[in-house]
Amino acid sequence: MKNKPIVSADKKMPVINDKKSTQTKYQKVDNIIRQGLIDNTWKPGEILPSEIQFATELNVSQGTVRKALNDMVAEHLVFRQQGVGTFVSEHTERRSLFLYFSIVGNDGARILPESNILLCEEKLPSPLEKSKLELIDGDMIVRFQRIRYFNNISTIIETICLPLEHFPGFGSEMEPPNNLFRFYQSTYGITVAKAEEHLKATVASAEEATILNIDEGTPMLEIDRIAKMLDGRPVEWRISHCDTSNYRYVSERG
Amino acid sequence: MKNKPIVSADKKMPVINDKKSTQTKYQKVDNIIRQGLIDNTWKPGEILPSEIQFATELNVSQGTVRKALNDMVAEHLVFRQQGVGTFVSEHTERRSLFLYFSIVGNDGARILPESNILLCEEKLPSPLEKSKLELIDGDMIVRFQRIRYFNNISTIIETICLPLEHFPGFGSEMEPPNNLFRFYQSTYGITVAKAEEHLKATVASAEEATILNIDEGTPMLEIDRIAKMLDGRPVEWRISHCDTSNYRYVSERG
DNA sequence: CAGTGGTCTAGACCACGCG
DNA sequence: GCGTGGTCTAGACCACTGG
Repeated sequence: MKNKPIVSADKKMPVINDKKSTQTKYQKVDNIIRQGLIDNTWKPGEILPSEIQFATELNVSQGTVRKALNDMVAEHLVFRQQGVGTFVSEHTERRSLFLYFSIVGNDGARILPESNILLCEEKLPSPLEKSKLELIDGDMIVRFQRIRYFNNISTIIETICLPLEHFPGFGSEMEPPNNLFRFYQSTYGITVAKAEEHLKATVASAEEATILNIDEGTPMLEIDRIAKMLDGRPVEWRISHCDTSNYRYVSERG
Repeated sequence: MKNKPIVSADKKMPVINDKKSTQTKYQKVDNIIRQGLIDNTWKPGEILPSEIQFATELNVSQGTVRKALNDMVAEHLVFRQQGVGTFVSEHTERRSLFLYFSIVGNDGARILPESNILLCEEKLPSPLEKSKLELIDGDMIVRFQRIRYFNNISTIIETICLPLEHFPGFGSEMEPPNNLFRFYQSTYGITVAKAEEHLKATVASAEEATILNIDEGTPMLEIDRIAKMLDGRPVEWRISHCDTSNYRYVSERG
């Protein structure tokens, strides 16, 4: 028995060929595969069934499966390799670097900075945190701060806020590693699939100035980011204050 | 004679069915249609030939044309409307607002700010301007500044630099309007297709503080942007300094 | 009604990676 | 050599728009 069934045995086989639906077939196929990613039927790095397997199991043509899979490629949820197969995307160093980290050197070089945790605590959320993470009454959070270094020079201070529900025991067992998204994925089975960033200019507070060894009042770039899971629910709120003397934030448009 | 020929009569019919090419057929079809956009065979807002017309004229199947066109939809170069046809994208208010303008109110509202030109002159480029716009010796530029207002409150100072070659007589005949990209397109036949933005935090200079009626030293968001034409050549360099007290820059990731 | 793009199918052939 | 995804074709049917 080599192959996993496409849908778990305890769920009834999805019916694709019912008429009178607003969804197209490829959208239904997309949703079925997407659900498999959400419930970890196929884990990051693993290979998916081939187009032909999906097509025969779901009673659609190969072209319909292909359209669904290619749509998911466009969202970076999976990637495909000719002659090999279709794989679930992972939060590797490279992916985090190019998809979710926008700070580059003035020379254009992309480096993932090292980091150093300052404090980490489980708390009740502030009203703002509760709203940002769409929590309900009684939900707890994990909040921590870290400094990030480019070539051993402290450049960014981050305040990160997670819903404790999804990260039981976070930070108490071991120091959270540098690449958090990969850690969320490998340890908690949570994949960050999208993020929205809001940028403002601000100035370094006395505390920040001390920590980063810069002058109080130095202009700082503030990045306020909500990261969302595969199902669209928010899973991390992060505020980064970045000294952009030697670094800049890049964004492609169009 | 209702229909334009797909390629100009003075050019030889493109050969799609030559073997031994690294390009696929749909890439060749894409390039042919793309070239039609570059040389204004079809102008912004106009309808393109139907899939079937392209397919018969270029001796490929309808599906191949469809793939080429859908790839161009993904780049926002054209848009399609079921039952009607395929159209060349325009720099309308809405497109500029959602594709090339990233500043939104703290309440999330998107408004295109009004603007007011300060000065406009034709000059020889500085070395930096020459390099940013990839100019060659002797090329002239147009450089101008403007203030931008949200609800009559001055918020952004922009310095804009254009290669004079592409914008003959710019600013001398009439005041450049608020929506510059639409103006480039309608008056000079130049479509901005892509842009790369680099952000830093800075502080308001004495001059900026006076103009924007804020305190000297107020933190400002600096947006350094190169806009590129359909063929990828740079066509505008813009530096915006934005007071982000009441506004912020937004960016989607993933 | 005719024409458009959107969906779906079936099948052929190719390019690639791997055993 | 085999199985994978990538390209390409041909044709059917649908949904939508406009005259």
